[in-house]
Amino acid sequence: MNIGLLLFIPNRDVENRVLAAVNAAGFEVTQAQARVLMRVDPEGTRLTVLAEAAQVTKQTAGFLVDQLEKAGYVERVPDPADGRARLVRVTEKALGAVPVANEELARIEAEWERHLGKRRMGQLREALEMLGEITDPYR
Amino acid sequence: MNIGLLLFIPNRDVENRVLAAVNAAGFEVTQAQARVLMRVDPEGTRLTVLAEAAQVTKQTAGFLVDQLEKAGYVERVPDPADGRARLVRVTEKALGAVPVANEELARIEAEWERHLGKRRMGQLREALEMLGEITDPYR
DNA sequence: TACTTTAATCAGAGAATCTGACTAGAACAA
DNA sequence: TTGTTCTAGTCAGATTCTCTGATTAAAGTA
Repeated sequence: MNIGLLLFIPNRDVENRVLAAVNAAGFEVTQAQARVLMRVDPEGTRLTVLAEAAQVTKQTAGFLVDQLEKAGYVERVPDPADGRARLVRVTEKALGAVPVANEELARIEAEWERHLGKRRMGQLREALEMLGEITDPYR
Repeated sequence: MNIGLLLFIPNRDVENRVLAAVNAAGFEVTQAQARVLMRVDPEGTRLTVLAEAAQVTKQTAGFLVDQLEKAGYVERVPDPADGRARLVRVTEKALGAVPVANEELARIEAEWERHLGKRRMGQLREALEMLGEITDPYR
């Protein structure tokens, strides 16, 4: 079985479950919106940075931020350091989703550790972190 | 760093590279088309099965198969076992893409093994295969 | 100051996806 | 055998996500 598919299957499972948990808690965001929202820094993040981190064009990021803004999950404030730029910031409303997502993630990790055993789970994480060094375009 | 993102990053790398290699070899397919094409069995596969395997609706799978058919990568033949159904089969033309994809996959795996070492690469594969047991909805 | 680059947006289009409704054939129960 | 129900696939229509290209305004630079 090819390594791409092996990575894809559990990844899809995590995405589906976390999104379902967040939606079930009353936060109506889509997967694409969540991918952007997830990358907004507590201090606020520029659109260009969000676009890079989420691997989409600025236009796409802008489109998704528009929707998140309309739904009240983020706000745009002027960037004091640069008159052209604006900082995207998460609102109080969106902060409520963070613990929901984290709890589901913790639940998934616990299930996986139960299935794999503590040792193999540690090896998995270690290997993935090392892979990030050569496959993550953002560092 | 959350486990979903850790899985996502190398997965995206594999998908991008394999698709780029296939495209560079002259096979003009999109990522979505490739995900369906990849799941067509040598004997032929029903649309409904493809849809399930690729995790999309029948309509979406049909739409993608239409495109693949127009481009000459698959054909639809009647299913002798069921008058309602048709079997989607890959054509000669599409078969040429298989070794291209496999070569790129082998290249990626070799690079990863060089970075992780043989032992850790083996552990990664083992852990992912075990995860498939609990996260793959198709078995 | 004039030129170049950068951050963001506007306009328009294409790709992928969905929900709902429908047709034809298969399976099954009476 | 005949009617009912289920299944495979398609049609129609809409939404969501994504892109390319052009534009505006502010920053940086020679």
